[in-house]
Amino acid sequence: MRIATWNVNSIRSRVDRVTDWLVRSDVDVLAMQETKAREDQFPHERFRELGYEVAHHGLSQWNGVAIVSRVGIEDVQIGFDGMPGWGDPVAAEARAIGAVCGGVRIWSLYIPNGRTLEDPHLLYKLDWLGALADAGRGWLAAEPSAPIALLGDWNIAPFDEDVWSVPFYEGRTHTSPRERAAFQAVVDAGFADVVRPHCPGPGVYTYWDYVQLRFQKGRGMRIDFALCSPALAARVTGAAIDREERKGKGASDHAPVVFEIAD
DNA sequence: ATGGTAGAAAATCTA
Repeated sequence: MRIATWNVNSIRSRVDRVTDWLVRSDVDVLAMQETKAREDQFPHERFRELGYEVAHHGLSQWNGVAIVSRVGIEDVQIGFDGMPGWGDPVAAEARAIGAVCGGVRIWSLYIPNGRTLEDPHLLYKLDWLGALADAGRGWLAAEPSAPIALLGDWNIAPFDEDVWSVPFYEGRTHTSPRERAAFQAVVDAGFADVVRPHCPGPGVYTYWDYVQLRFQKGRGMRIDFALCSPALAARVTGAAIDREERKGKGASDHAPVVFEIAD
């Protein structure tokens, strides 16, 4: 089974590109982030006509997460227990959706950006990841052999080799010790990065800012990850980051990340 | 060259 995660940065502006890629890449399950669409705006039919079932959660023009699958979608969950909210009044955002696809519990996650190191949004980001680590630890405590995949845009570069320039990110989000510790806490809860062993750095990225020809200059970040529970990680046979999909007009600023598991 | 890119939606906000 082939599973992928991709921050599509607006599904409505990119549905042709996403569906073309999905078919061409022979992917069975795709977790998307930043659909930037309410439920009624999501192009469900474009996926259904290709044989994919859709589970989407979107509340406004911001955030939005989805899972599309051609191996079934069961037990859809919006958000996870303990997931923090944001805003005034504080409310849950559309940043997490889960479903069981082909026997695997898939989560499509859009971790808060953090904005700046002084912004309250950074504390939201850290809280959100802490709650995710707690939830994940709980799932594995209840069922140690559960096949679970935490897929998404984590908005954190865990290691120095994951950014094009360490000095550039000093004093900015995505590389700070607190963010890296929050990411590591999810790993320590029992979820391993299954892509890195197949796609070792340095210089291997999943995101390139649109500005200043960052992609053309090779100036990216690795911030999109597939973290798998022990039972699922043991089944992974390969992985790839499709940087070709970042090329050309109309590309998302993120590349799709794909991994394959033995049935 | 006094900005930088893209997408949402409706004047800025988010990334």
